[in-house]
Amino acid sequence: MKSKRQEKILELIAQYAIETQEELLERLSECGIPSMQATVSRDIKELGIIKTPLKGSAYVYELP
Amino acid sequence: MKSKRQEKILELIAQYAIETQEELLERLSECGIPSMQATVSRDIKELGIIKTPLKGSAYVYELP
DNA sequence: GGTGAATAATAATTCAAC
DNA sequence: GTTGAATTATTATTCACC
Repeated sequence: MKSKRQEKILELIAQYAIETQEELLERLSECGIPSMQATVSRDIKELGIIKTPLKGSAYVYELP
Repeated sequence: MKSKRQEKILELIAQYAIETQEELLERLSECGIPSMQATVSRDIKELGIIKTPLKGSAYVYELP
């Protein structure tokens, strides 16, 4: 179910420093919401989630 | 030169709806600042530039 | 309209060189 | 420290299907 998954995605990126969609997939799976990379990519686009470069280190997904 | 290129990158993303790093490379080249994709990727990270999903349509690079 | 599987497109990193 | 060339990793899209 889309809305439930997207809700959880927002929770997860708020809670953890998620660096890739693969990592997000793992978290979702742990929450009992298995999904595919393509789906998560679409969700990210729909939710307006961005991948922000952190100073010097890595990238994290977050809301603007 | 790095600082000049990064300055121009900020100008370009403010002025145009740039959707990919390739597109940014073309713009830079037109401005007399030829560069490589790897370099632009590093600049984007350093400058904290993000790729924002626009509602329904494409993605654009911009400052947070 | 929503999804999975596969693919294409895009972007980040590595490595060598300067 | 900076860059180009190449590679790898990551992400967006396409296509078939439901």
